[in-house]
Amino acid sequence: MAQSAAVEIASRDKILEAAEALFARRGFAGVGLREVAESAGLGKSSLFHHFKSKAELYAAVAGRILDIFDRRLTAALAAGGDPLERFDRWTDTLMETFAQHPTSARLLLRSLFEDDDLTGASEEERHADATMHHLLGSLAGLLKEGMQVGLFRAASIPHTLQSLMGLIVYHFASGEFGEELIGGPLFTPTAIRRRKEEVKALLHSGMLAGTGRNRVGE
Amino acid sequence: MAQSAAVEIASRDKILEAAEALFARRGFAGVGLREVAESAGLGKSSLFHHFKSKAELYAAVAGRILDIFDRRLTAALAAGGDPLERFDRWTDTLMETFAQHPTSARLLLRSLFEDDDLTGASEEERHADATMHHLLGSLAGLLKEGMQVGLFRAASIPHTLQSLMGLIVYHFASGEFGEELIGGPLFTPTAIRRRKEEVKALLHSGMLAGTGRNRVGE
DNA sequence: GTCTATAGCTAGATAGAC
DNA sequence: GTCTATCTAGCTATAGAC
Repeated sequence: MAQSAAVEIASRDKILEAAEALFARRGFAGVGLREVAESAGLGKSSLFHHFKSKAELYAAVAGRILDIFDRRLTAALAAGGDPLERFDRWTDTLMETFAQHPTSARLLLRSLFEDDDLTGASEEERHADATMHHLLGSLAGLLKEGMQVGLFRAASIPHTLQSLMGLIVYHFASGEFGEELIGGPLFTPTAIRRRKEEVKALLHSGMLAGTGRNRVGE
Repeated sequence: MAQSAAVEIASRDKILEAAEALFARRGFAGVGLREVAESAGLGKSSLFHHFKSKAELYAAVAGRILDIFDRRLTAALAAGGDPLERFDRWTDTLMETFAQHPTSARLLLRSLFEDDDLTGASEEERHADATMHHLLGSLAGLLKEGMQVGLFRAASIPHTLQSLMGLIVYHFASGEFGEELIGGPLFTPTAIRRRKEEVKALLHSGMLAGTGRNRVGE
């Protein structure tokens, strides 16, 4: 019994990994289940034993990624420090997790655009939605706390969340376009370190030259 | 002759407009040419008289949007002022143009992710690529100038371009997700004004509270 | 320049053997 | 739990009448 459960989990994970790579690269509609099945080493019909439909498979892929991020980011916030320390650790952890899962940024960004295919009806989709809400809610709470104690400039929290999504998720989802613009890979340790520095400098100090207040590393 | 040319242009534009709305909403693979044709008031086969293939139609849609942005943004830079004034006008113009063409942000962001379907072989694709390069090149030149005269903090120009894409394009491409997060529409005049203020404040001053240096409106 | 008809193929999903 | 076979429907693209 334990063995047959283990086998099922292994097959499920193979499907999820194959589907994640393909969905990230070509989106929901651009991927056929035949291709997913072949990439996972199974016949196409076997997918329907594990997932009721293509939409549920997609939601399961997105949900698995969101679970990873939620776990990592929740841990980053729990490690303590003042709001600025926790915020910087939050952005660093987000970028490190994208580095460890290079397809995830693109899949998450794409999943925001595929509402037409994802109706929100299945359990997998509701779980993914709830995880995303928890993740953004934690960050929103941190921003609010930082503004209340006077560490962060007063700003719209939803707009700040949008800005952070754009600054971080978009960059790691930008693929060939981003690599051509940056002039090198996005996911090497050096590239990650550089993006962290650039994002931190922009978030701390903005773009304008000044007296050196809020310089990175202080 | 002039009349038949005018008729052809009218049909072409109807196709392009229908295709833009559909491609923005569901992406290259998610849209069928039958649907585009019906939405444009034509039979499916008539599309192939105007465009050799689906990929060329997609590239023509993206190219038309990029032409609009390139024209508007080039004019914004030409209006003069110091680098900071020109930069602020550039970001304002970008957001205003997204407001005037609400489907364009999503289509442009998606087009960065659909390299698999767009091989870069056709004339339309090369034109779109060249326009994008011109557009980013102009902004890069402005950033460089601003850093050289000491108005902008020294930073990686490619990373700054990526950050601006994320801050602005992502926000207006975020659709239902962004509307739920912001708690209202993204494209009303009020919402546009608010996003301009939030982006400007972040770009000028960063997120940290301080002495009031670089406050918006100064 | 638009149409009907159709070729050739692939899609998601189901039935049922093993 | 995986397979083969099959269903229905959709797809891009072409041929050729008008």
